[in-house]
Amino acid sequence: MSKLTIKTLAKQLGLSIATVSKALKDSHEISAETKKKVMALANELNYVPNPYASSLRKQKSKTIAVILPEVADNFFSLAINGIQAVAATKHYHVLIYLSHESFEIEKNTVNHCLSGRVDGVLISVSSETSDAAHIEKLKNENIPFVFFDREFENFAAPKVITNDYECGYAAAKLLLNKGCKHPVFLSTSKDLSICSKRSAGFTAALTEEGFLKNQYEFVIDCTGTHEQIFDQIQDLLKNNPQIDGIVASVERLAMQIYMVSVANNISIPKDLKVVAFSTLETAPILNPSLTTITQPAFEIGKTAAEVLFTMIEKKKHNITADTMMVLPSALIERNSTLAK
Amino acid sequence: MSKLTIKTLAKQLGLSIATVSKALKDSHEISAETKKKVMALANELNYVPNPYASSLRKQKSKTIAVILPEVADNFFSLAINGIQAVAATKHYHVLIYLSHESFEIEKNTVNHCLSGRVDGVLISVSSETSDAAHIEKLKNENIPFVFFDREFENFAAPKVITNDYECGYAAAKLLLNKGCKHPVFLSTSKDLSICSKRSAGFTAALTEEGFLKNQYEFVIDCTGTHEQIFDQIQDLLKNNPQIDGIVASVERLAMQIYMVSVANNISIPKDLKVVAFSTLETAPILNPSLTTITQPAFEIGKTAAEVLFTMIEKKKHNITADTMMVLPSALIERNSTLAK
DNA sequence: TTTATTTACGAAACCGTTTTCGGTATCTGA
DNA sequence: TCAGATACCGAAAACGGTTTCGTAAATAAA
Repeated sequence: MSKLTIKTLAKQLGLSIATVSKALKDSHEISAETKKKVMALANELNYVPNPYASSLRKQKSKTIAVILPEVADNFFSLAINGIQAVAATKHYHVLIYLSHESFEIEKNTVNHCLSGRVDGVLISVSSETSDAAHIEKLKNENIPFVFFDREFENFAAPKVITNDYECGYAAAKLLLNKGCKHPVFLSTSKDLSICSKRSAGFTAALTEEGFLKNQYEFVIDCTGTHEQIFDQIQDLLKNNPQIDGIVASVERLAMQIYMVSVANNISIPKDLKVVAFSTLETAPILNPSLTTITQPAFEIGKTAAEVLFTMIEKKKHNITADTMMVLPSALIERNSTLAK
Repeated sequence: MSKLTIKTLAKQLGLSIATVSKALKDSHEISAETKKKVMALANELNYVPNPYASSLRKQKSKTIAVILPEVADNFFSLAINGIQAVAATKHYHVLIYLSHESFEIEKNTVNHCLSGRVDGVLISVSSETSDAAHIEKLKNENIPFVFFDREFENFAAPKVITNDYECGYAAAKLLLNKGCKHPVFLSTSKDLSICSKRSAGFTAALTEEGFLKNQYEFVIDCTGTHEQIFDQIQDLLKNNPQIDGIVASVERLAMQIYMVSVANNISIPKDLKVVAFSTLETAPILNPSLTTITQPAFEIGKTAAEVLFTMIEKKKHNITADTMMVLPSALIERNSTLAK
């Protein structure tokens, strides 16, 4: 059975394809009866127009790309939800690309976005990317894009992020208030905007409280597979028994801290207090319940998409290159930071 | 600056567009020198072909659709990862659609897939769908598709799932072995294949052990928002204090069981033992650690994608309509089912 | 030398829409 | 009655690639 195209409809109705095309989009230059007949047949045969032909002709694809490091992280799952929510209302399609924290992959997929396949892109950069040349291309080609969560610092572009610095600061303050004498910050990558800002806030609070810069290393890098992270944290805590507080800069670090604590009989919060940047739904029912700095993940995705669509639709009015929206996170105290 | 098309390249090289097109795909009918020159210019100008023009002509899109109920569930996040992993190696693009458990939405997006936008679709049906007419259309239009996880029973199509029945059976056995006298199964939807199979296994084990069918209600439906689920579980446990074991058919039910237990001072596992179908990474560090039936989520996504691609590429050789791959889940005992 | 074959390239059709630009009828007003 | 609107519709040119087919030149076979 042959493909169902406009031509089929036209032939069956004894009309030209131009007329059918116009009738289907309710053009004013087509009579009411004709429209009705066309619509009826289209519905009956379940005609759905070929998107590629349409995109080719109209030079717009009705689809956006979402480029992100991973999807296993709860934050990104929620963000996708937010993005999808607004895309659906706009009748847009969303392509998902995973960089797996690889700069190479990210660069390639961004490059693919130059083809006209998408009308816009939402991107959360990988932890490896310290070069913005690929993003620059998007800009040059005039393809709307917006950073969400993980942005590129000192790069003028629309961004929707959370108040990372303040939260790092608040996390440090909390640990100190709860009696920590030797808190550390677990980072994942210095190149990552969220990590550097969170750790900057953390460091600021500590120096403010009289912790000398070189008394000890505040900020520790921690990366790799789950197992590698586990080992790094275990070594860290074994070699530095004085550490009594940890801020986990991302979700998966928090998980491993807990794993290490059960494996080594470290009691949280007695021996070690922990606060994590995380959107884990299970935080309240962990053992012990986990103090989190909870990012508004869904909202970040949602507003990022909204910003993108206004750029796409309005040809970037209102939105300037340095538009930055900051959605605050919430510090939720639970038992992992209980003053013992 | 005007669009960079094949025509631009052709003009600059003094060649025809046909030659350039063939050179770019390393056709044998183009000389080596010409190819080299074309490639060089293409790289220099960063030419990337318009996918829509190509798709239109070739009648294939190099993209697949993934339709799933939600992405917040850890299972689906992992599955997407698996799907993406194989799609990336095939240089395919993946469109994500969320049905939010709505049959109407699912039907519409499946319908859109008839347009030629995608070469194949992976689908995990919503909990509302009890009618397969929309899927039937895919079949009629000869568009390859495969069910993953949530399939449509008695509908002949390739499926990759897990051993739900056996796991339901094993869950019941475990609870009985641990001393439960009154275990129940928390379902979400009778229409859902995974729920009905899991509960069937559960019920089978109970009747096998002499539990009379109408002694009490084994299987309880539980649906709605997080808050509604919380209330339903709370009411259930309050009104039926004899209940001493629960099987959560999906992840989000387990979460609410824990929430209810802390809110009502119900001690797990002393008062209530719980086992959950879940891929939660935090299961080992919950309070108490949660006994789970862990589905191979990544692998399910991965093999579903692989099956789909063999259908797409080989024109469905080897794969028959009733191909069904069963990847077993793992029952991992933890403290939530400790014999008190 | 003639014929057949291969090599390297270009002209043009085609994929399925959208959109411009006319072109008939019919209708309006003077 | 006739010029000018207006309402409806169709022919044809795009959009940017791919692919078939033809052809000229070079090479091989006879």
